[in-house]
Amino acid sequence: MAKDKEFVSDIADIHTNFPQWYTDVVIKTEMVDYGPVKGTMVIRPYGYAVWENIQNYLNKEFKKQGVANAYFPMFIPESFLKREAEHVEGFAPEVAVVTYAGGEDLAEKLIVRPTSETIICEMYSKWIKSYRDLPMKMNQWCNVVRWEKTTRPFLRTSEFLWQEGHTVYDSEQGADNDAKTMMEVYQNCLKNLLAIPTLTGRKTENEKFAGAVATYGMEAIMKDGKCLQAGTTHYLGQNFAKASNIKFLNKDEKLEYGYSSSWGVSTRLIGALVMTHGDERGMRMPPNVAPIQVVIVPIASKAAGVIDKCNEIKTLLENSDIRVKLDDSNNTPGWKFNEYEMKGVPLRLEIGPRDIENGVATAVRRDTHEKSQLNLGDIANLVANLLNEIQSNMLKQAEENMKNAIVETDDFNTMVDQVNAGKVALSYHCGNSECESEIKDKTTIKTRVIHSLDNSHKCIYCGKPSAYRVYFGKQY
RNA sequence: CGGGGUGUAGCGCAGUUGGUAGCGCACGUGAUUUGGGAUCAUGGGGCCGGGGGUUCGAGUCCCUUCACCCCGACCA
Repeated sequence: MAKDKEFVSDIADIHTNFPQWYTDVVIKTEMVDYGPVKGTMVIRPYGYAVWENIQNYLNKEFKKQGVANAYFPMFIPESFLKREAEHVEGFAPEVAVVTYAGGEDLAEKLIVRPTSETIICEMYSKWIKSYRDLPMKMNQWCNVVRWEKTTRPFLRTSEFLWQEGHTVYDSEQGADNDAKTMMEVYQNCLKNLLAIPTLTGRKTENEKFAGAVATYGMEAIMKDGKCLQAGTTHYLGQNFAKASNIKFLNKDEKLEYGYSSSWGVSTRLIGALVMTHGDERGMRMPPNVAPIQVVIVPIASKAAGVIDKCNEIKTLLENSDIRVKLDDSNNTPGWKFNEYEMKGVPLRLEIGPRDIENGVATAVRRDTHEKSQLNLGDIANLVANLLNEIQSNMLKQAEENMKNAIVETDDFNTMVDQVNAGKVALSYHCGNSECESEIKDKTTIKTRVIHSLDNSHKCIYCGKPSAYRVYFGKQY
């Protein structure tokens, strides 16, 4: 108890210093460490396993959508980036550029990709000749580099891992629908796998991707009320097709520019996971994405039969496709309890002489700290059921947190006060770009995503007729 | 990029007026332990962030540079 408190203070207090708490948790759980170059991170096995689970989920979903994985080079000729005016303007400040290689200055500078629209479209323009080639849908898992001034592990790093899907259609509707469909895929991934509820919708003109016609965003609300853009999909119209000369012969035998879309989620999702579910003891992993779903802690491990029984249970669970770790190290049980709670393992099984005598394992849930005795005769089913319950309970808790964080208001000052107090405001706005910029300049509060089109009210700031209801919030 | 802070063992820190480096945890070995961060014994580990200066002598004083953290502004 006294020692327990001492341990908890090992990570910063989640209620009074959320940012420090976050950094402590991602480092101490061994998900990540700092790289030697500013703003870079090393994703350690425990963090990478989370990423692999996200990849496995999304790869299945992408394939259902007819998207194939491919890989494109990380070096992009500088001239490519300049082909789309808005795009280069948006990314120029944060690109890393290679000017020297092979012992000499390069004739043309090479951009280290901050995103791959330009190079992928360049290749697509070679491959797309006819409407019969469309839609063309590819995805790549890769790293990208954006030289950010302020960095934080997973949330914003100079280099990060992501997937970027790029599709070309023969119609505006096809490409726009693709962007909308992929947003649903993402939203389901967060909900079903990561137990993170999100607000989704179109981004305002001010907030859309550099070079896009429309950007759809997915916002997760963190425990401190700040928003995190968890993923975006873009309808790019013919902007990039024109820039890269993607032309196809349509059914009427006329040459037409293609309509493209792109979409991505990144290792930022791991940060979202931490800031959505963590608590004063550290991380809480939703079972579906947890690298370790069950940890078995032997009690009095040298007593006759204990380790054997632990191994037996481990095998039973593994045969039911449960990710399980048996910690038979020399550390004391108390140390292990705290260690795996910090790491967020959803379920702990304690197995000692007393349990074996009674034919049970003592189970402790990470989400509720609830203790129960599970009959060893049916252990795999009982554990699977508990894991399901934990998953849905964590989603429920996160949904409640999100609901509680949203305030509907038509009053500007109330909106500002509420957002500054850690809420997300749902308000009416005129849709005017300058009006939105003024709000941002004045308050640093930005729009997140559009909730719904609605012209029945007045703009919260300028008083002109509303165009839509939109979420306002502070962001990571 | 502005404001503030910190760099000494893997981590957390101490180091007095300048005198050549210490504590706790962690780690290695052996034993005893095990139901909420064990105990004893014993051992290894340091270019005091980097560079330059002052000095007989610098972890300590001065200059400079780099990195990281926090609070803003900008972006996934």
